[in-house]
Amino acid sequence: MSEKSAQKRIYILETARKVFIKKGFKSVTMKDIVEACEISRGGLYLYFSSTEEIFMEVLKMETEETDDVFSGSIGKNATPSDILALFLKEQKKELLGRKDNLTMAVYEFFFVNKFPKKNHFLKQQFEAAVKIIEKLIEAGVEAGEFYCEDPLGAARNIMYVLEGLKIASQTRGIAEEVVDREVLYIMRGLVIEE
Amino acid sequence: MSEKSAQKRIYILETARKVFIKKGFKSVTMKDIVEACEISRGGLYLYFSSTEEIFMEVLKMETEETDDVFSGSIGKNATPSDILALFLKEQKKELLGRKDNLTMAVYEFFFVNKFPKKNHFLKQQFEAAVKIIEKLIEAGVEAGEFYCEDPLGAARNIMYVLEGLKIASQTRGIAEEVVDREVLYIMRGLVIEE
Amino acid sequence: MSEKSAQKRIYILETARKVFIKKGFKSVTMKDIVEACEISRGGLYLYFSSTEEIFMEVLKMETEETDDVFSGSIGKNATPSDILALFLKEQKKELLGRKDNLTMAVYEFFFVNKFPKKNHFLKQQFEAAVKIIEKLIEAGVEAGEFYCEDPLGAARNIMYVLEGLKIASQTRGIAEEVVDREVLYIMRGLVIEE
Amino acid sequence: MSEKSAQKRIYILETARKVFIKKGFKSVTMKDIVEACEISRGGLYLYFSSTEEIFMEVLKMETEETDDVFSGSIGKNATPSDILALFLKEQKKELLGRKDNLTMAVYEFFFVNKFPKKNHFLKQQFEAAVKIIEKLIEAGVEAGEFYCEDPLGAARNIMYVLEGLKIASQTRGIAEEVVDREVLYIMRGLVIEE
DNA sequence: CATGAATGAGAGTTCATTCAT
DNA sequence: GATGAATGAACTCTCATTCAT
Repeated sequence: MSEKSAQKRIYILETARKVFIKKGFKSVTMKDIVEACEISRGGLYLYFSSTEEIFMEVLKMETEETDDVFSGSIGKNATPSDILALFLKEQKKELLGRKDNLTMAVYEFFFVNKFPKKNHFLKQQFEAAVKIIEKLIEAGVEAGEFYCEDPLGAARNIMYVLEGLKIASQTRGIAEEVVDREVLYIMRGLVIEE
Repeated sequence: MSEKSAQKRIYILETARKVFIKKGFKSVTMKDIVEACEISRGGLYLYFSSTEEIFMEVLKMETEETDDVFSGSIGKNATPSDILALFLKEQKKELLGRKDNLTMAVYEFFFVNKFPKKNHFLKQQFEAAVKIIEKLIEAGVEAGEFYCEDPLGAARNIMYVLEGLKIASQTRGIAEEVVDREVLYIMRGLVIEE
Repeated sequence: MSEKSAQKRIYILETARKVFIKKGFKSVTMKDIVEACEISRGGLYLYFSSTEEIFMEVLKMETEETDDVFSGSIGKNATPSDILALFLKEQKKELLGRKDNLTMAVYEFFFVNKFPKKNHFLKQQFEAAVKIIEKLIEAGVEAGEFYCEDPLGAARNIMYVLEGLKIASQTRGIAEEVVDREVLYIMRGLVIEE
Repeated sequence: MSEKSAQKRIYILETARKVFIKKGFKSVTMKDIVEACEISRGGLYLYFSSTEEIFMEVLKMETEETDDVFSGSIGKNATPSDILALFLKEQKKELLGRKDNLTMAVYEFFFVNKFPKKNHFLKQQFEAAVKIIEKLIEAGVEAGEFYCEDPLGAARNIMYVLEGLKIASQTRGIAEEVVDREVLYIMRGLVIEE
């Protein structure tokens, strides 16, 4: 039983996730989720009791799954510059697939639900990414690939630009060239020209 | 009569603006606005017939008022570097006053209302700002204040960072130091050190 | 002043009449009439205070105008059979112009407003028409044109058929042939064949 | 479950029917029906979503039930004249029970809802009844009970008179004598006097 | 556990009616 | 007289939430 209901729980979260991707957070109703899951109205309440709760669980799943964005896709002999390029390529894919991510739902959710500033989920995600990029740049500098006087500053700059592109993509749509242009601008600021 | 009702119209828009600032776009109901304005249910419909309509009007007012952000506040003998610094200071003020702007409402609004990509309101605003900053940087270069090989790229980078900071501010809150840090990073990339 | 307002009164009634023709009685609102008349909301209330009142006045006008259906259009030497034929032709015209009469509005009105049975407006109209047709038939019998043992019964039968055709026309629409067929059937029952 | 809700459905339709009989079609609101049924506001929407829909379903029930007006109530050895008399008696009962039928609601409904003329519900009902009466008259003629040169015409005449009486009954009310008089007139025109 | 019927609160919208100008 | 802004009642419809089965 516990096994079965655990699976149903996952099923609901995965289905709800699609709904949040499509409609953001605020406009999603319990009814929307019930209908998408094709379960009974009362049934949903056995597992969750509000869209907030469901969304937080969806987010939890999301985080667990995506933790290893970097670690997974890197070949043995990749240079820091390769890795950064790969990361940016990954980001680009997400940016352009406007309809396939939770971005806007997440923003909406954290706009309504004023969480404690310290240890904020979004903050932690952001800081973690910054840290990784920073290390990457430092490694690049050491390897003689990059020139950068302020790796932390550069890392932050990159992340804010990505966040700016993200919201732009969600609210006005952006063309591939636009992303390429920004990625190029970033890389040019780092890579040592010969 | 027309005079009075024009004033009431403005009054409604200003009051509604506050509601949008507080609650974003999606969760605002006609009832919210009616109550904020302290007018009758039917009364509001005399002027507007949906939150969409009201929001677009609020936006129109907003745009008209803020058109001259630059022109208004610049002294005669300001150098490009001064003007840019002033602009960034202005942006900082907006970023930190999380509660006093429509940012999130605008994002929500344009997330639901899929407008034509060409001539998109947000795109136009963005492009316009980019253009101004570009000119500014070019002027700075000519004046020997700035060093920049790609003024357009730099301008875009600045705007995306600002947009990233904006959404960060709305969804997790940001400290003053964070903004300062980014502004500094931007300026350091431009200004010629002696 | 009184002159002017009398004219406005007439104007309102005539305009309202068109509205009743189009929408029946029940679904007509004060707003509908105000808009059709292009006068102010409050203005209408200076003259009338409900759709009931307006409708009754419209009906009064109607009756005054149409009293002389018979008297007006009859030539000197018309035989009873001619007159009856003319009357039926007139009725046919009205029946087919489904959109141009108050029939349905009248029915709706008298369905809601339960008037005293005696001296009922519709009853009086009906009885009056019956009487005229009866006289006509009697005259036709005397003139050797018609054969009829029960002129009153025949007159009533004619009127009920006409009423049946009227409601049929309003609710399902009827073709010209249908009316012709019924008129023919009636005339054949009366006229002496040679 | 389905059993229970099917019963509730019927219950709603029967209750709504009474409301339509009382108020016609146009003035009936969902609220009226909710209150008559003593169910919750939202409850009704589980079954039907507009008065139109409810009315059409009521009409459907009505038709199914009344299909066998003739077949049911006829004894083995009834003559055509008996059957016609029975039919007219039945109609008389309906005509006089002004409060107990949907007549006016049906007229209102089909006045607002302009249906395709071909295959119109009211037309079909009318034509069907005409056909039956025609057959009856033909049978009567063959049996030597009736004299009639145009059975179809006579049948139509009867039906239009009945329709005229119906609307008269709904809008001004008619006395029993009036109906009797018309029935008598009709029968006298058919039956062969000895 | 699961279902889905049922409830009632609440948002949207329209109009009759009033009233200050 | 005439206007039209303003009000509030009434209706439509949707959903979160509960509960008997």
